[in-house]
Amino acid sequence: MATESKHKRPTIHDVARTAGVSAATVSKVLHGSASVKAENSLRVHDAVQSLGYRMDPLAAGLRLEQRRIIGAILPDLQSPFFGALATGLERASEAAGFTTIIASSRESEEREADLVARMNDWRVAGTILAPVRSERGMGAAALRTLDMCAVLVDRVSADDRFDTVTADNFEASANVADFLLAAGHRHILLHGATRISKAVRTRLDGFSTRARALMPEVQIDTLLSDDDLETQHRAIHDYFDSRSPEDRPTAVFSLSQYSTLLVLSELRRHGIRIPDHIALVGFDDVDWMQTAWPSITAVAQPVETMASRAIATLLSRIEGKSTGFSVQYLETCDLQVRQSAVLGEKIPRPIVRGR
Amino acid sequence: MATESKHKRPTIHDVARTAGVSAATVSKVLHGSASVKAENSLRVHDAVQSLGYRMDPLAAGLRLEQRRIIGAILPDLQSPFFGALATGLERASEAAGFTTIIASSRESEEREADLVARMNDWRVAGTILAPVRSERGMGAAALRTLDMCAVLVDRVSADDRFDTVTADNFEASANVADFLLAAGHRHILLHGATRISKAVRTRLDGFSTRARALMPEVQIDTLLSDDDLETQHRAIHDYFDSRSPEDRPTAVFSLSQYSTLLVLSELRRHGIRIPDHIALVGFDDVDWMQTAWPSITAVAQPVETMASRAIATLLSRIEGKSTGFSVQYLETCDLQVRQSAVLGEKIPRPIVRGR
DNA sequence: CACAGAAGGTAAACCGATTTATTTTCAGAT
DNA sequence: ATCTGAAAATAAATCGGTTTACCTTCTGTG
Repeated sequence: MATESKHKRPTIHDVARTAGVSAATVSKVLHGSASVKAENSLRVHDAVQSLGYRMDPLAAGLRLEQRRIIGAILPDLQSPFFGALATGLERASEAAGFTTIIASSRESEEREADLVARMNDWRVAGTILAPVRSERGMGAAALRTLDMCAVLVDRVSADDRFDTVTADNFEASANVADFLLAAGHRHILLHGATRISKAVRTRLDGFSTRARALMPEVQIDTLLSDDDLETQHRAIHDYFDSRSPEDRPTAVFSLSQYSTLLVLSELRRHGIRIPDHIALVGFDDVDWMQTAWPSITAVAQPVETMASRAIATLLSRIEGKSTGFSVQYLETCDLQVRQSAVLGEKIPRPIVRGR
Repeated sequence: MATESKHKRPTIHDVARTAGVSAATVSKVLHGSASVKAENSLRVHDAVQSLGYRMDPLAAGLRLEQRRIIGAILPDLQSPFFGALATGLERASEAAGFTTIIASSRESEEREADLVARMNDWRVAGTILAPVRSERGMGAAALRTLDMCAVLVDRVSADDRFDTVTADNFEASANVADFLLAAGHRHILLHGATRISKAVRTRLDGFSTRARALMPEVQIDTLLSDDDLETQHRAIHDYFDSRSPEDRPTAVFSLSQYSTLLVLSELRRHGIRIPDHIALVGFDDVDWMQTAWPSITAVAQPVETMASRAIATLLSRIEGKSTGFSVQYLETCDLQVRQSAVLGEKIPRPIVRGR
């Protein structure tokens, strides 16, 4: 157990003294250097055991150019997506022997830039940045200025300086277009809310491009707003209020989780039933969507994959074994078809008996 | 801007050289010591400006017994509650000039204990621990053994060694009992799922105690399970399947967010309508609950308050200005009454927010 | 047997700050 | 002009490791 009663943590010198060798030797043993006699190695290990020695990771990093730390800056920690991403990043970098420092920019660009500088102060080996806005935001600019090693995630498109990892928003949205057009929809509303980020724009673009290519006469309405909650509610309200039932879209594609929630709420207020009157597909899948009534069709992003990819990419940059060119990874999404976009009982569901 | 082209971060010695003073003087200036001539102070500030100097927080902490870091260990980062808690903790400790290191134990006690040891390696000034299980878990034990400064949050009751901060689970649940009994319910199901933690037990206890005190003849069924998803679904299914409609409870109080989701799903599968056939109240309020149909009545925990309280308590411990006794803070919750627990149209039907 | 070369070990420098102990400066009193 | 004590400045020690440069031993070979 070796429970020292008072705060005196044993240092590497204590271990050295106990083992009867020098601190340098202890350091070698602990790092698995070959040039140590088996006997001494053993004595060091014994000393470590009996003293309960643990290395101070900060002191250890002091002399090095960079420390075994990876910084992660995310726009928020409350949404399930970034929560899951944080967990994934932590797991992956820990597996590689790095400590992760997670910080939230709370959707503020200033804070984002400040956090980048702070990560630099900590001399992190590398940074994962999920920008508030895009690869042209203040955080990425700070990364560039400070010449830091980083990977950009989620709300970005290709960048010539940093590797990027995103869900394949374009393709996934194009697939939603395929799906909705095949289901016979010819008038579709695209809705984006709260934060019109790079990702949202790409989704919009992916859907429109494919839909127009497939069927030029399709009518696509677009409703984007970056305002406060009340304004957004009203925007949707006005949209539906201002048109007769025949002139209404038969499907909505909401471009983010939050947007889905908003649309759902407003459709209900108008008494427009899903999926009878209108179909709903959302981007980003969350646990409540499969339990909701009706359950919500949604594009699921491969968060875990994105996290591992981001860390792997960052690590290979850190170790310098990458090409000079930056790479853009697009991870494939999965469309979870559920009741909200299916008429009749085409999809077998245990949850029957509507009202 | 002072953009040095190459990686050479300026050190305090560079600043000293530029300003023509010693490193010790620079350190004094930067810490606002009085005994520095105004002129030198100015030159130092100029040098800091022109070199773009930023202190290395790790090197700065090396000499001190403890560093200006606060560690936070949470059971998961994906749930909205802990996500919000993480954000709040980060904000509060940052305001006090501490860096926060957030780590997730991923519901594993072993990992929790390991993370505590790791926080100790980092020589954090203090630790916020939301245990996987309770104050008797492995994490708390490790904190005790290492004689660390810590505050326990959320899944705990009183402890004689550490201060604790929790929502007032007992009182909030008692209020739910008041509410449901007043609404005429005499047969109520209490459901807990996934992780039967300290908090869940307290909620159970709070409800039962109050309900029995108020009305001894009330029938309270309890369904708790800690198993995998499939088993839990089946447990609820069997419960409802095994009893005739007259023998069914008229209300369900689900003791956690996840439990609410499960119950909701199973009730729908059985065609039991909310709130006509059965009322539903959940513990823990999440954004989808106010948009769901019907919207879900839920106990909202004051996450932000809990976070600030936890940090404030920890800081006063760190600065040693606390009594020798440990304190238990119970934060008041708020019952958000919505459609799922209201018969008729007592609650205005459209989902209006703000206004 | 002498000697080159490898293997094993260590003292000391170093990382970037803070803090202590000491020295220098300078104003005011004698 | 000299002395005193406070104020200001600094050299050096320190924190806990890593790394370098150098010193001892061995080992094997000509």
